[in-house]
Amino acid sequence: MPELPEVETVRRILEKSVVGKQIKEIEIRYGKILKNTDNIAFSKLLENEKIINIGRKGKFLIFFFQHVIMLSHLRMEGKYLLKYDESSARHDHIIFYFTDNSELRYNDTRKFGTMFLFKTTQLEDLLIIPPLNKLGPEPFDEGFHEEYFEGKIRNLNRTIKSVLLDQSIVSGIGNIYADEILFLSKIHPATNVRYLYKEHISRIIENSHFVLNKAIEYGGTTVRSFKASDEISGRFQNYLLVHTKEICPGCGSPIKKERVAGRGTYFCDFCQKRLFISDD
DNA sequence: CGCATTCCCTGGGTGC
DNA sequence: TGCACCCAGGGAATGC
Repeated sequence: MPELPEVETVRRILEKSVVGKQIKEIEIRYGKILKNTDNIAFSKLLENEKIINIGRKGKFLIFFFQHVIMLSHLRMEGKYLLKYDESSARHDHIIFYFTDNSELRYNDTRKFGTMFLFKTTQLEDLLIIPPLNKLGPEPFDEGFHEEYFEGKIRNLNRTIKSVLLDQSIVSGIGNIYADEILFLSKIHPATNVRYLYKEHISRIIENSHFVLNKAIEYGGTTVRSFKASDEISGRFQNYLLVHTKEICPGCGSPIKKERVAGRGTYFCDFCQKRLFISDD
């Protein structure tokens, strides 16, 4: 399940492998991936276009072409394959054929991924319209500081886990890294944000930097079917402390798994105290 | 308005 | 071995 570190890993791979290539033809096998355009317009606008650069905002990949910008969200299992692979080819939904006879295949088992196409070359134009206008700062952005976070949660009556997953408050964090960040911050995921003090906010911000940086360094987390590409797998799963774990690395007690904010959530009941009495 | 639930999908796991 | 069933989840849409 690609979160910011996995998407950044994919971005770096694509930057090295497809920038400069020119599209000869596009094959669309499953058009529901395309969200603000139809098959015909998508193909027509992208044919003959050259890839200028690959960017990223939150969990979105940004493909800069000569005359258009394409956004791609991998959701749960989207991936970009650089070559045909018989074992997974039935999940190749959009195929970009390049003039040098190489290809880029968008593969997505569960078909949750989305793509958008815009007739502009300026990212600023996109930042003010959906879907990018809803994104809050990334954990690394200057704007993501204590005062910002405090202001955002001031009047909220929600769990901290749901807030970390809310892309309009902070973008790029998903289920795995939210659990890791809260474990390192020693905060129970079901804690209501109205009980958080400044020191907790600081810890969350610091640990979001630490966890995401380390995950990017190790090429992201490979879980179930997600791989960065057909050749590279992330290694961060070897460094997870709480997510999918059974024993707490801090105190040795069993890790609990419960549903918080609608997501399977892993935490240690002893190391992550639910702060300040109860929510009731 | 805000939070909770439903929906989109398929493969993997479970139980019989 | 086969088959019915349930679960995973990011984010949009819908419901209360």
